[in-house]
Amino acid sequence: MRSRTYGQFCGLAHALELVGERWALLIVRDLVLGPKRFTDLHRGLRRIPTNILSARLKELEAAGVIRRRLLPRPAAGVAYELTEYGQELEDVVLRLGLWGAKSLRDPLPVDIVTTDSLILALRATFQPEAARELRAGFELRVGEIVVHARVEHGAPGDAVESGSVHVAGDPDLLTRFVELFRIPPAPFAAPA
Amino acid sequence: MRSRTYGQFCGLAHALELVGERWALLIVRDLVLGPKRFTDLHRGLRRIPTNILSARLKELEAAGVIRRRLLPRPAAGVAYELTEYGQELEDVVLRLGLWGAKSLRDPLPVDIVTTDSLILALRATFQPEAARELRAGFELRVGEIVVHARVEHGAPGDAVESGSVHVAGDPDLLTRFVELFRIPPAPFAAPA
DNA sequence: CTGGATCCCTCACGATACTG
DNA sequence: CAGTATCGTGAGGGATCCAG
Repeated sequence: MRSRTYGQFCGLAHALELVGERWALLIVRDLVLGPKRFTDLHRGLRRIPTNILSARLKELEAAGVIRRRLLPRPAAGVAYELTEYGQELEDVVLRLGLWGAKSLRDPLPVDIVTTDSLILALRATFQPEAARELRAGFELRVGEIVVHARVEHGAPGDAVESGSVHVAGDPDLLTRFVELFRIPPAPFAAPA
Repeated sequence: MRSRTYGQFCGLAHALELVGERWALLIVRDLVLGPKRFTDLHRGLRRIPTNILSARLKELEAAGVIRRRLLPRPAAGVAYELTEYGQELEDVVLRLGLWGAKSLRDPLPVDIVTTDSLILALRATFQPEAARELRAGFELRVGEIVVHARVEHGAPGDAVESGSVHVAGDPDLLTRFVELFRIPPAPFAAPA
């Protein structure tokens, strides 16, 4: 079937055959935060055509990375969730996202920010050492999105709402926030 | 230029735009072990067409992941090497390779094993805790490839030669080897 | 011989429309 | 809501050719 193989007996090559196709890791990213319906996934990945999303879901299921689950009534329907094997990708997804974030420049007009990517970014940048002894709640607003981050016992949690743009707060807590969620500085200047 | 964008202001999406194209991470993998010429890369990735390799190298260079370097005489020519930013991918490459290795099944007839992938596999599976107090050398032979792994002060090193198939050694040391380089068991049975 | 560039073919991707 | 059908485009694949 798959003639588009790398032809290498190698863990990395095999991994790329499982989740290396276009859009695949972004689907995994959105499923890291929990099961989602087809339409939820499509909302989070606006630019993916539905046939491609459909194809990727089938491939990821065949690869043992995700699983289809029938939702119980009343919200009957289908949801997709990571298998245990798929969940093991979370670490790689966060690290790769962190690596990419180092060379992120200003957003293009077409770029959107999704709630899921924002929550994942908070998780990826969280600095547990800076969170010892701290109990606090932060509210992060980007465009329409509002994310609440609770920090407790050196671990972050998060919740979501919808709202509008707003910036306010105690400057000291902002400093604290910057310590808690930190992206190491980029070691080079990326070209345009 | 790049209309094939994910349209997300997100570290992961950006990372995938830099190194998510087909073959890109395999090129990075081979460069993790040091600078290589165009022909060396092509030898390690037999099934990549030269125009694709050429295109990927240009893209990775534009992305700030690799760098062209002119080789000094007498071996004049061009070599490609990871930038500092590119080197930061090593961890992700190893982890993703480890993840993929968990669902690796028997090699297809077309699959090849390269020296580089073997060395990377040893690095990825190395268990430092098991290596305390141990000083030893292992020789691993797969097909034509021979890899020497030295373990010293809880860290591995490696060297390479060429040879033929051979299996021999002290059984106790084999046990020790298995402890040192371990892939956690697969949590599921991957479909064909 | 290295280090690619060029040509051509095929198929996966992507846009859009449509259906159970 | 959850996809399938259709179709055009462009990237990947393979072979060949070319310059230093």
